[in-house]
Amino acid sequence: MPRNPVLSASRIRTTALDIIDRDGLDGLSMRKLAAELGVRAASLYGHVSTKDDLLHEVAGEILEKVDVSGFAEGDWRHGLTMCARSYRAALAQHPNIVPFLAYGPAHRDASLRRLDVVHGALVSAGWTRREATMIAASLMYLVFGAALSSFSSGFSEDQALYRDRYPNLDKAHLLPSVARELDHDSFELALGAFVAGLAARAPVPPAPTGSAG
Amino acid sequence: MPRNPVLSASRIRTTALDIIDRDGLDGLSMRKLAAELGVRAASLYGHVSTKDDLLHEVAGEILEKVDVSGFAEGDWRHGLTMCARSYRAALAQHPNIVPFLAYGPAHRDASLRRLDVVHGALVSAGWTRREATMIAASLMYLVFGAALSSFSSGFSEDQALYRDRYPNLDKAHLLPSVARELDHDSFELALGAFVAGLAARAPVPPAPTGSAG
DNA sequence: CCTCCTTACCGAACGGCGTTAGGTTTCAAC
DNA sequence: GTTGAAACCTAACGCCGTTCGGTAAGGAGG
Repeated sequence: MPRNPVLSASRIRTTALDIIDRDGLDGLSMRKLAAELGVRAASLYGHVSTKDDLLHEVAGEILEKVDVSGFAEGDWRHGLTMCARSYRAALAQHPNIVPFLAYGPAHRDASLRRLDVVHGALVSAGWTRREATMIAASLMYLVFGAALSSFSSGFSEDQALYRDRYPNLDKAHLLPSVARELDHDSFELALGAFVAGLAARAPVPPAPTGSAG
Repeated sequence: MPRNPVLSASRIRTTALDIIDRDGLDGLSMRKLAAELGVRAASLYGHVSTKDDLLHEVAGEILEKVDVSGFAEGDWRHGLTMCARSYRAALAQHPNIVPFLAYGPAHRDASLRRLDVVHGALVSAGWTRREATMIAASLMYLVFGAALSSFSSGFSEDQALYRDRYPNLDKAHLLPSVARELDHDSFELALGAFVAGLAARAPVPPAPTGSAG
């Protein structure tokens, strides 16, 4: 090596994600990223092929944290719930990159591997393949919708702004200070209601151990 | 007027949305938009204050088409379902702008007015204000998630690409040719299951006309 | 008719963007 | 001591959103 390299692919990814978390997706530029790394923009291209590629790598790193092991225990309701929670938790840690993550989830390996597990588990539980696909899709809707259109970054601190125009919304629980908790509870409500509604039309379980009628 | 104006705010909005629909959100630039209108970029700024502002106007126009009149009939389940379908339909017509729409739904007047109606109807139906807020949020999750992470623009036409790597996903119904229908059915499944699951924990209805016990 | 003034568009430019081509420095290996 | 490649650099290209100062058109007032 000429001198100890200042850059590495992983340090670039980490710093890029830091900037995204701090300044938003639009706040990330190759020049700013380079500056933050003590380097000029051109130097990044020795480690990263493209900005878009860098974003995909960062995205992949985030998605790797999604845990679908909840399906191993055999109960699809539990698996679905755990997977959704894990997915949302992973996205909620980096809300600014969610719009990028959401575009074409089926193009990312980390996403497809997890989808594969979910799909397989649902089919094993007795759902048809088409149903399994639709359930997995529905779960994505919930998770990405919750991560994206979250209330946390929605409402103004100034309650009076809403009071006059939207009579039904003049409520203290719209304040950002409690919005985070509200987001969490809303997601749990949506997830719980969805899984319960799904269970009501569930297929006969394939009786994994005994044959209790 | 000097001569018949070539530009108007509404023509700019329409053309902008056309470009977004055709070339994506990143495909819209002020220069391209101007060219499409037979004009140079600088001329746009006599009618539009900013590109971001233009996008918000376009967003508002789309959201105006969301119909919440389904709540007028008194049954919150019906209202919720109709509203969600209308919302999704409005977004599905312009999928490329959804990432922009999704960011901060609570900052847009058209969005807040509809949210106000939904919230009021749910409270009238006996839900607490906090529950009403969470239900409305959940509905947003579903709608935006469905519009954003839709399968339609997800999978490759080449089935063989998936066959080896994701054994459970080697299914014909992942083909884009049927993905549109799959998206629709998945949304209906998610919506139906959610509303059904919600109904299972519904409050006692306030008996609007008679008092049948 | 001529002048004036507003309207509506245009040319040119600013700073910033992603990206590339072609240098320059540093250090290990022969 | 020379070679050579790795790691970073400067400079530039063509885009972007946006602004400033101009310029042509046509109605209003004399």
